[in-house]
Amino acid sequence: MDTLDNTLRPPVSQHLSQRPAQRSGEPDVALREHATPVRARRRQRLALDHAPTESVYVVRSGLLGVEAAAPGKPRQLLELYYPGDIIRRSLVPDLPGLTLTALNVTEVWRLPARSFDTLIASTPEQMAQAQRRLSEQHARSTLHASIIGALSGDERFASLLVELGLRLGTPGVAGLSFDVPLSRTDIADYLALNPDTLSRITSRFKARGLLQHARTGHTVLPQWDALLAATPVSATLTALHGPH
Amino acid sequence: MDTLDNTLRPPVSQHLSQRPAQRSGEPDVALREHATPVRARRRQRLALDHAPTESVYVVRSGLLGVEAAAPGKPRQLLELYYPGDIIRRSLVPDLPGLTLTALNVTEVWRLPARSFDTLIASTPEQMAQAQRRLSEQHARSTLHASIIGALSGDERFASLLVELGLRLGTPGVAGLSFDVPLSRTDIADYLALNPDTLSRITSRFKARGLLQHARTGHTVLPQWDALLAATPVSATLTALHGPH
DNA sequence: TTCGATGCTTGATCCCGATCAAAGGTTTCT
DNA sequence: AGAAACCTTTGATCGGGATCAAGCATCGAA
Repeated sequence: MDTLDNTLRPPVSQHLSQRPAQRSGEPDVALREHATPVRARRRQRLALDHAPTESVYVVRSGLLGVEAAAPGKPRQLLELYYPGDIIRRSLVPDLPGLTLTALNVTEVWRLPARSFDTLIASTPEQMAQAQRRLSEQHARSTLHASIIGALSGDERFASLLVELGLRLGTPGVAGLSFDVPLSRTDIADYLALNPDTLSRITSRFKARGLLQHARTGHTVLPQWDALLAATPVSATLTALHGPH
Repeated sequence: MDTLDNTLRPPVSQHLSQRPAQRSGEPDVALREHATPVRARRRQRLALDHAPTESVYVVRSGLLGVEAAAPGKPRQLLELYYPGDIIRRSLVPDLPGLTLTALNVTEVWRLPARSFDTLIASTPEQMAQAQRRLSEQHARSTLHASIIGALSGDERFASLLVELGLRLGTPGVAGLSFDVPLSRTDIADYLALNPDTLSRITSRFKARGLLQHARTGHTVLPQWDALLAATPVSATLTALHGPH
């Protein structure tokens, strides 16, 4: 299980790094015309209103998350949103302290839910594409529940590294590398661990050679295969987060 | 927190017990014409194929669940499906040992995903209804992740009791009562607890007067308010599982 | 009725991750 | 630059739930 082979299989093709916001080239010109581009900096909140004034956000770049914080409970990061994802209030349960937050510098398109729905319904392709995307997000949500519910701390962290590697990684000589869009607290809240425990896990991974911090906020994964072996859901993650 | 008041507030109106499969009266005649009614007994599996032969199931009565069982990991019940819910492979991640199982006697409508998609697209109302339903299921999935990730064993169990009470309960003199559609093992797997621990929690709830087992498989919740107070997400559960 | 299989309960023990505490390190604001 | 606030690491200790094991109840089959 602790196979320390140094086989450096570039796991994702080069195009992933310069991947456009939408993964397949589909016509979102209609959306763009009716949407307001919104730029958000790290920690900035976006309104997540209910039906009458409901907005739909389509992520263009960066990373966002929905968080909940019940009084007396640790903050929870419930879901992560990547470029192409669709965010709206009706997809999220009505938890105490619910907010939509930009986790790093992001750009989104915002439009009223009404407009979004009618625009999407105007062409079958757009409809099909939106449904595909929403299905994928549903599957990701369920996978996350599975990870939280069944895996150990180490496995959860490995799962996140695989996810981020697939989404953001660029292959290099030292391994797959990327800028981490989440703070350590964010990661802990997403994995349902506390920051102290996460810090220990991180140190363990560094000692095992699965992880390096080049500069601050920049992570290198030198042994992709060993990382995949460190989580029971690597295949599922690859299917959901890998190139389509 | 342990308010042992015996106020017996009938939490759900009478119609809930004899509630039809779809909660609001909408026209699913079109679906019914193209679907094959399928009856399943407890523990029976239903095919959950990928795209070319993908089926869509619409739950008519009973309770189903999607389960995963990675080798070396305990079985997990990832999601519960109630009457009106839509089940299809693309909504679920590709986890090892994935199966769709009837948890008690159920009836579903099965139809090819293709047919379902075109049927749904034929009228705006059906489209809107399906989207509403899928959004709700997404929200429930996220809520489940939140429960698994942030709550204690007692709170998780209380949450499930509230959910089942809202879905299946009929008010009576002794309190809200219903036949439990899940085995103890099912419940443990759904709440990410092990059966031993669940048994202890159950005993504790009985001792606190929150729970009674009238006959086998029949549960009475004598103190609805106290039960609601036992989970931080009671409001969220009521919003998602209560009468619409 | 007896047998076997399965599932539920309860006790004893263990372990992973939480919690508490203290000591650096970073970022941000003035 | 200096100070304050926040974040990260690491050690020591604690606790909730897992695990193991034994006893008991339930159920179906012959």
